Amino acid sequence: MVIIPPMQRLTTQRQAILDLINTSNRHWDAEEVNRELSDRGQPVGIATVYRGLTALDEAGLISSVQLADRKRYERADKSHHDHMVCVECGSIEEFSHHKIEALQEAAAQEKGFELTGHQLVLFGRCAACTGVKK
Amino acid sequence: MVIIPPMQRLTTQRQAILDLINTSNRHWDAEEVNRELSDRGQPVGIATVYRGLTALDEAGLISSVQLADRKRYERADKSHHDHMVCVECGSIEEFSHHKIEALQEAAAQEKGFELTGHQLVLFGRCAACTGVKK
DNA sequence: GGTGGAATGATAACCATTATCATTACCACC
DNA sequence: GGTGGTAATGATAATGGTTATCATTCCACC
Repeated sequence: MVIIPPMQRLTTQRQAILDLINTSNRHWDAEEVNRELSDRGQPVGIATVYRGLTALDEAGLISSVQLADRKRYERADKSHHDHMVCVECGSIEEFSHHKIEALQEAAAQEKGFELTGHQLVLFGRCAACTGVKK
Repeated sequence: MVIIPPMQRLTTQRQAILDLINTSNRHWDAEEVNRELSDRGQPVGIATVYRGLTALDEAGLISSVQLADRKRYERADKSHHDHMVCVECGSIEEFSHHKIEALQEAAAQEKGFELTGHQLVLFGRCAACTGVKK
């Protein structure tokens, strides 16, 4: 239902968003991008940030993950991976397992499903948090 | 941050919610439960539905999946499974693959992660929708 | 240098969910 | 069977992330 017009121009604002994400290893949500760009002296309106993120994602220039409440964005120039989220501190780690991917494809075929994407998130306690557990 | 008090009483309203979900194979969201119970002549306030669903889920009497925007609930008396969502018609199919589960555990251990849960959703086109594709 | 479509940004609206709070239901115990 | 305390209800307001609106600005191209 949501209409996402294809990106026609890589404007200054979108370039700023793209640079921010490309030069970091973090997972950003819209609000964080908005605040960080303000801090860096090139403020971009929150609505523009949302549209920019969606457009850049659509264009394949960045990639996204839906994590619980908010959607987060990260660099696209890495190999495919999934995410582990620490339920204690909220940190996000990445992992990839080609066998899991292959099995997903198999499971889909079994059901006559034409797979277009997937989302796998593991929840748990990260190494740091299990270490300092009281 | 969200405080979920343990369920102390299985009230009439919660019993109604539980019965509705237990006697169906569907995945319900709060609004649907609210509407269906109204239609059946035993209306339950929307806030109560939300609280009831959360409490029943906490108590393990039903189970839940976070699908994109809304959270959905289903019977708990089945073996563990994950979900495939048709991006065309929205239908939800279930599948399970014990090897995928095992590999998830392996991936977590590799990172020193203490796994507490996971969520795997496959997106694609279901058999029916690929069949009638124009 | 004018014109039309794309993008911006401030702000309002949306929508699923949660909080508030007065009222009601239920339980334990006298 | 009354009574006090706690849980649950339900109408409604509030929250919070995201999207829509719309006047304005930007940019490519004739």
